Amino acid sequence: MNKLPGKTVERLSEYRRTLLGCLSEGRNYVFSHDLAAMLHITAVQVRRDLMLIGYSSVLRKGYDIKELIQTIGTIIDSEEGINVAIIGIGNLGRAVTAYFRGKRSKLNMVASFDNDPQKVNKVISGIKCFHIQDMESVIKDLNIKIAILSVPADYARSTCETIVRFGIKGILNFTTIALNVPSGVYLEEYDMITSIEKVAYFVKENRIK
Amino acid sequence: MNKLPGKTVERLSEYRRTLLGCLSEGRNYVFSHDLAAMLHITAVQVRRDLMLIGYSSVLRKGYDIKELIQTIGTIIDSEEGINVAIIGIGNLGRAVTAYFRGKRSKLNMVASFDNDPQKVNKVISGIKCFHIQDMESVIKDLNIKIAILSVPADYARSTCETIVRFGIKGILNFTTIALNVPSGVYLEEYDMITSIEKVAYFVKENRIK
DNA sequence: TTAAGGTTGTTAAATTTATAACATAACTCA
DNA sequence: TGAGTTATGTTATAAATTTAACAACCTTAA
Repeated sequence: MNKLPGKTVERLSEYRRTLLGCLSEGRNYVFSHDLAAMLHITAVQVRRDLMLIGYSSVLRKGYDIKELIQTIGTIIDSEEGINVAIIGIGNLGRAVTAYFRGKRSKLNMVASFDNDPQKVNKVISGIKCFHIQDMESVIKDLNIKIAILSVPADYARSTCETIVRFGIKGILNFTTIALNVPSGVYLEEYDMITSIEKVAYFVKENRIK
Repeated sequence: MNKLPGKTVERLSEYRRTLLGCLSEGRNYVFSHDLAAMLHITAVQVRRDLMLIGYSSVLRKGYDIKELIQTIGTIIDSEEGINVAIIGIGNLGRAVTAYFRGKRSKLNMVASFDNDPQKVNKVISGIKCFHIQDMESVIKDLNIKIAILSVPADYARSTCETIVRFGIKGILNFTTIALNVPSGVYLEEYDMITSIEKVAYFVKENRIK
């Protein structure tokens, strides 16, 4: 399978979550335009994404939800599962774990790291917190491949370098610092302030016209 | 000024924040390629964005940082400032306020809302928390135009409808529910789980090849 | 059974976004 | 001063992403 467009991957994740919701409501089939409506996108978008992952339904009575969920899984999950850690277990870190809670998936949140002695060696939001200094051994012992970075801005760059050295292959960066990583490591950045300023800009523009 | 591309608006926000950092380090001028390097993008990207907002520096010794910060402000800020509220002041809500703290800007975080009696009427992370039931009067009295939505998924849709009715013009949605809003209201969605699953996908793909 | 309707998969076109190319003009240093 | 260097603004090109168009084919209803 060729590497999919980033946007398609994002939507696949959303499709799956939406489909799981449908399933829990007792539905078994869903039309492309239904799924699209639930996500406020177009049916063409849905069909095109499914085409890209090679999924097609023989019948024209909608997609078999269970089957589609399973197919999406084979595309975006890795078979063995991937272990994830949160670095910096402040409010944001805890918020992320809350989103994870209850979702059984191939992504296992297995550790958090902090340098606050109040937190180290405690279980926070259901996850054991280790000291930042112990990252090397914990990352290796627990085979952690993905890190969610929610440390104070001043620590962002050095922490990033460190964890890459320890074998982290994917980073979701919530700090306001732009990071860079060697090739072979995937970096996704998200900046809340930017999002809010963007909203503010378009609110302003709407008002003017 | 024509409406700018969304991506350009995002970068302008990032430019400004980076430039403020430069300023605090005592720098006064910055080349397009310097700014680009700090954000790990290309110099062309920077120059093109500045072209779109009509900014140009006469001299070739870099951009005047103060001037550029000011110019970006005239583009993405609204003169009078905009008032913002957080709806649902759990871990995520507190994380957002932490990002805001200390940044003086045209965006004023003026209220939070929750339905937990433990929180209502208290000052949380420096912001007064009101009861969800009082949204109508508070939104109107405090002239709140933007809402950051971080309520439990089950409440997302109804809360969205409500606040739009009360005059909210921009929403940053952190819930995992896709919302829809009438035209005239700007909606920006961000889904953490999707981001993490995206990272996981590209980590998997990198490993295979 | 067959025609009508509706859903799908896929190619083609349009739009959005990023990158390259390059002429212009300030700066440098002899 | 003036040739060479370098940074800039802008047009042109390419890449990514979304939307449209449409033929194929299942379903349904008479």
